[in-house]
Amino acid sequence: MSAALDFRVVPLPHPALRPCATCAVRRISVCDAIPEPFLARLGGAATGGVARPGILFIEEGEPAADFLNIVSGTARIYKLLPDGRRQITGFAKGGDFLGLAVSNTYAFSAEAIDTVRYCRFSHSRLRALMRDFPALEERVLKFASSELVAAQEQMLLLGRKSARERVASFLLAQSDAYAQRSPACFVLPMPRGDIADYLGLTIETVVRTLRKLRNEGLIEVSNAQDVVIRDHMSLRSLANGLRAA
Amino acid sequence: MSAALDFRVVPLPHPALRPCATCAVRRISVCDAIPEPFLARLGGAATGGVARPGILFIEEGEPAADFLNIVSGTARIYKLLPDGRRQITGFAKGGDFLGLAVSNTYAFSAEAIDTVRYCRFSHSRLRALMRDFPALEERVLKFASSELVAAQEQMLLLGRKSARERVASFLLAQSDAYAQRSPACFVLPMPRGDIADYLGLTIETVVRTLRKLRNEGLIEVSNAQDVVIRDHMSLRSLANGLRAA
DNA sequence: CGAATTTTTGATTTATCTCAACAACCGTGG
DNA sequence: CCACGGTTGTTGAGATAAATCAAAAATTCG
Repeated sequence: MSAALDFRVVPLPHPALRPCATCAVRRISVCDAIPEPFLARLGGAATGGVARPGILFIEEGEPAADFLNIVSGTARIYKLLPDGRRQITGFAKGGDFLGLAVSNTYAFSAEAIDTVRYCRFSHSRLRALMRDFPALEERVLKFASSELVAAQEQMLLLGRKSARERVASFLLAQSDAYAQRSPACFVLPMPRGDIADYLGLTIETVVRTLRKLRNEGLIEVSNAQDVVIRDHMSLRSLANGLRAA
Repeated sequence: MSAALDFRVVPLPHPALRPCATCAVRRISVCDAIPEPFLARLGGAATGGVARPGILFIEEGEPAADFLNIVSGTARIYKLLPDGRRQITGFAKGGDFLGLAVSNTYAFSAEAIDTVRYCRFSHSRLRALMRDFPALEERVLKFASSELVAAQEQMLLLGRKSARERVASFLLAQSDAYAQRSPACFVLPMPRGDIADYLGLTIETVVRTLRKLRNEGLIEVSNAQDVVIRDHMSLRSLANGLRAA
C-alpha cells in the first residue's frame, strides 16, 4: 500500500530552505564526511520530508530507491510475519542512516513514533557523492559496522537473556542514549507495545518486569514515559547476566 | 586468553605460496574488487592461516587489529554471557568477511567447526587497499549491508518465531546455501548444540523438533548430519509463519 | 575395544504467554 | 469545562511452549 506511504508525508518546499550548514545533526551523521564548501551539493542531492506520528515512511518489500537520514524524532524499524507478529529491530533517531539493502527492495519498515524529519537521497545521487567523497563511503561503512555490532548484541539479548535481563538492558541502552544527569533520568518516547516487540516479549511481561524492578528499588517509573535509574550498578550486572543482582 | 588463539593456528609459510590468482573464493569474496593485475599487492597485504576444528581464532574483547577473509571451512561466530550462555550470531564460510568493528576490540568470537582456512589483513593494510581501490570499499559495504539484512531476519526469528518455525527457517537457509539438487539434500557441518545456540533454543528442543518434522514427512534425517527436504513448500510456509503448514 | 562425547528420548518444571478485566490517559466536541 | 470514546497501560488467573533434569543410545576416536 504505497498510499499509506504518502499520506501526510509533506515534502519540504525547496532544498535551499533546509541548509545543511545549519543542520542540527550534520556533525553526528554521515553528512559530516562532506567538507563545508560542498554542502550546497549535498543539500541539492537531498529531499526533505516529515512523517507525522504513526506514519509509515519506509515499507518492507517496496523498491529500495532511497537512503534516508533521520534529522529529528524517533522511528520504529521493524519486520512483520504474515499473521501480524512484529519484531522491532531498532529505533532510529536523529543522525541515523537508513536504507542499506542488498536486494532492490527494503528489508524492513519504518514508522514515525513522534514527528520524524528526514532527508531522502536517491541511491544514484548518494553513490555519486560517495564516488566523489570517499570519506562519505567510509562514514557509511562505519555506520553499517556499528549497526551490525548492535544487531549482534540484540541477537544475544533475544536468544539468551531472560525477560528481566532484556528490560534491564533496554533501560540502560536508553539511559546511555538520552540521559545526561546522574541519577540517570530519561523519557521513553515509544509505547509499551514497541518495547515488547523490540525485546521479543509481550506487553504484559514488560509491564510486570518494570513493576518488579520498581518494587526492588532499581528504577522509578512515575508515569508510562518517565524513568529514573536508581541503582545503575545492579541494573548493569542484571543486564549482563551476572547472577549477583 | 590469547594463548588459545595461537595454539594450532599455523601461519602459512609465504604469501607467494597462496596466490590470489588461484584462490577458490576470490570471485565470491570482497577480493573480487581488486583487478587481476593487482593481485600480487592484494596477496602481499594478507597473511594466511589455518584453524583446526574447535580452535578459537577471533576472541571477543581482544584488540581488533585485523580483518579476516574465510577461504574454506565453517566457523561459528558467537557472543557469550558471563555465565556461559552463548548466542551464535552466524556461521561464516568460504568467501565471508569478518572483523568489522566500531570500537577497537572484536564484538564477537570465531571458532573453527571444521578446518578453517583464512586470510588476515591488518586494518591499516586493508584501509590502504580501500583507498586505492574504491571498488573494494564498496564491496565491503555491500557485504556489511547483506550481513545487516541477515541480522534483522535473525532478530525476527529469535524474537517472534516458534521453535518449529525457527528450525524450518534454519533448514531452508542451509538448503539454499548448500543444496544443489532437488529434492534438496545437504549436510549440517555443525553439531546440535550450535544449531540450538544459533536458534535461541536448547539442544533437546532442536532434536525433538527435527524428529517431529521427520515424523510428519517434511524432512528426512538419517544420521545427525544428513538432511533431505521432502516437502519444500510446507517447510517454507512453516518457516514464514503461515499457519497453513 | 572402551572411554568420552554427542545425540536422542522421556518426565517434570517453569518462565512467559494468553485471556480477561479494569484503570488511566488523551484528544475531541458538546 | 467536562463528558465521551478510544487508545494505552496495568493487574490477575490460568494455559503452554520450551526449558530443565535424568538417563539411555549412538557415534567418535585413541
